[in-house]
Amino acid sequence: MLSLKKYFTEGLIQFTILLSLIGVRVDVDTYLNSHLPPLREIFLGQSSAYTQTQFHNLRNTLDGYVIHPKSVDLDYYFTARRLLNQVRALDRFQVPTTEVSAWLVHRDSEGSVSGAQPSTGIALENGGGLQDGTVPDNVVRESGAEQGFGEDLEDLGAVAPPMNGDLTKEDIDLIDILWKQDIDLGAGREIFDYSHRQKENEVDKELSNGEECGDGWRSRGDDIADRALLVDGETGESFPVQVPGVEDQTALSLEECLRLLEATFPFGENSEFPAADAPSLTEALSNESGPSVVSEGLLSPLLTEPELPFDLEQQWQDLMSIMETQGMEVNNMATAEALYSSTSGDILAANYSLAPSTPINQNVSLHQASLSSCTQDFPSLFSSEIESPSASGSSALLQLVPDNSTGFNTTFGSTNLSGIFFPPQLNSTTNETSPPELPDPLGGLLDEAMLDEISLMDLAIEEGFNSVQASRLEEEFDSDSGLSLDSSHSPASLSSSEASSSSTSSSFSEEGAVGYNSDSENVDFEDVEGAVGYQPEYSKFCRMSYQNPTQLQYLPYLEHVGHNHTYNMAPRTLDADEPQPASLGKKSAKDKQTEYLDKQMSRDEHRARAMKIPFPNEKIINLPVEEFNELLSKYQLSEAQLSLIRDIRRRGKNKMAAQNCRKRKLDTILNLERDVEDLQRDKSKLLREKVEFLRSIRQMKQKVQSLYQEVFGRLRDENGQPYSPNQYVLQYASDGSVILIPRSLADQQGRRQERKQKDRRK
DNA sequence: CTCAAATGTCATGAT
DNA sequence: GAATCATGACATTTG
Repeated sequence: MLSLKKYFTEGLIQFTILLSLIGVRVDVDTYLNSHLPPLREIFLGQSSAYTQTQFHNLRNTLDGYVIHPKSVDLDYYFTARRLLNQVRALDRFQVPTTEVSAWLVHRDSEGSVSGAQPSTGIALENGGGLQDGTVPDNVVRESGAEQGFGEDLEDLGAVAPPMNGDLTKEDIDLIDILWKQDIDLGAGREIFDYSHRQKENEVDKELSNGEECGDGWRSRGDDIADRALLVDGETGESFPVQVPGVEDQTALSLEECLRLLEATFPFGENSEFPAADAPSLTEALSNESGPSVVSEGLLSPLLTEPELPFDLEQQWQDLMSIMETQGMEVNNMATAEALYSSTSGDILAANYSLAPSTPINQNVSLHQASLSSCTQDFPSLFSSEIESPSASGSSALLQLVPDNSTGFNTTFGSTNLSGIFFPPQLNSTTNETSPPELPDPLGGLLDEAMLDEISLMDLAIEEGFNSVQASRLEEEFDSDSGLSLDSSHSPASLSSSEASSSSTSSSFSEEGAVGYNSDSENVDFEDVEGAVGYQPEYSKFCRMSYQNPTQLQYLPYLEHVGHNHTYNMAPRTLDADEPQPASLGKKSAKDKQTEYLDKQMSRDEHRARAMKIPFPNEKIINLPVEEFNELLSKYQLSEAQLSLIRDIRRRGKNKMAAQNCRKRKLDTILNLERDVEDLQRDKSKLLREKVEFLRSIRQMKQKVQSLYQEVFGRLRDENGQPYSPNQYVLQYASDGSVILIPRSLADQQGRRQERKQKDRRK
């Protein structure tokens, strides 16, 4: 248990950081009655820390202990810390999964707060770009909305541990001491960490360019997790945000901290602050309106250009707008917990361990939750399209949509341009399901396609896709839901593990989703031996083929070799008839050899020897009929001997026949297995092609939609007023021209077409 | 000793 | 019709 004093000290530091985060530029010195050196320097220093939080700082406090800021070992500690930071910066991609989870929780909370449920009819009134909250991949970075929210969260998350009451003189003295310690080092943290931050910035820039969304995820996680820490402006030392409800953390609440903040700095009176009518932080947090929409402020592109000077006012407005519109329906504590749930004690507890591989159950669950929301959010494939046109000219589009409409559903008629691109069966469910709302003609299509994809997924999972491959397939769908259709990688694979994602990708794309042994292996066996299959069967086959006397019987020099294991009569008799001189002197050895050979002899050989058959069983069995008869005619044999010889020949031939038969049977089985593999490979290939087709279809849908909206939005009636998408719809005429017809008429036509299609099917 | 796989044997039908 | 082969069924051996 750390001392309360330490908490308080940290709280002060966090408090100052909070001030810097929200852009306070108040002359604190006056407030502090000139007890302290200008705190603004501290703030500004912290502000630089705010510009770009550094991932490795997250781990700085994950070492399992926190050095007290007043420790005499601080100097050594900071030096070691700096070096350690550099080392750790090397593995910045080994992001603890908790960070990803943190982002996910954040996303969920957003979803719950915003009420933006994944559905085909995502309300447009939420504002363009809102839907990206349901698509946690590449969309996030591109829209910048998530980023904005993340920063807002960050702002909130950087709130210092709340403190009861105003600053006392002791507090001020503490600040003074800390400040002097910082001054003693003589340099700001930027100097130490500049290279790190530069790397970080580069990575972030790359991410903001919409490259790897998976990295985007991580980076987001980093951001969030990072910003859950308060960073010493000079040392880079991170302090965990003191979150209420977390054990061993400060008990001061966010609300209290905010109150303190307000009490300390009356925002409304500061010229650098937003308008005076802006609600206070506490008011905003305690504002109890139901789950509502995330405001534009929340969605405003706060995508950080870390090097740029902050638009503090803008950020403040964003923060305020969030608080205004977000409408936390719980009390401040609960709100804070909801906001911080991912970045609070869980992360701290999880990540303070130095072992990143330590399994954290909560991480897994959170991750799963995010995935599910991701995969279940197929409609977001469609909804995300909203962003593409709206990114540039969203206003015009949004004008088309009444406030209470169901978004795009209102902008398309029943029979529409989509029919040009898509087979009628896909369009069959387009309308009639929701006639009053003038459904989105493409929505049905998409639903169909989504169902198709889902069924595809099920099929894939059922029939040989392993879960990873299936998830990858899922990712392909999901990744398409974003704006950048081709450059995205789902965070799912990346968040799981680098190795798995890479391996699965190769296995899926190159070998197909076949759950068998690697094809190359089988092919190799096939090529070499002509027998397909996995190792055990192959060994069987080898054994049989090598034993097969038929393959050796006409090779005299191999005769003995070929029959040593099965038909030892010939060598045995030869040995008996022509005893080798070398073995004469050693009777024991010879006896052993004889016993051994006796054991090696088959029953027929034993019988033949007992009946004193004058020629080897091998000859009896393998000689052609004519030669065999000749051989028999040379000897005067009893009836019993002749019968035995015939039986031996019969059994011997049948034995070989049985061996051949079994070999053939095995070959047949293996060939069938290979055929199955081939078919499965073909199937997976077709599945991949299908996915590709679906992707291209989706792209075309998006294009059609945007074109439709563009055209429709430009149409004006006689009075120069735009046509209402509720009443009119664009439709292709039979001659190929595009006409504007009343929606009711289009609905009728759509029904007729459906009937026709149903009749055709019947 | 038990068991499963491998192998051998027989009966039967086909060639 | 004999010889041979193929194969299912059963027996025996093997590991």
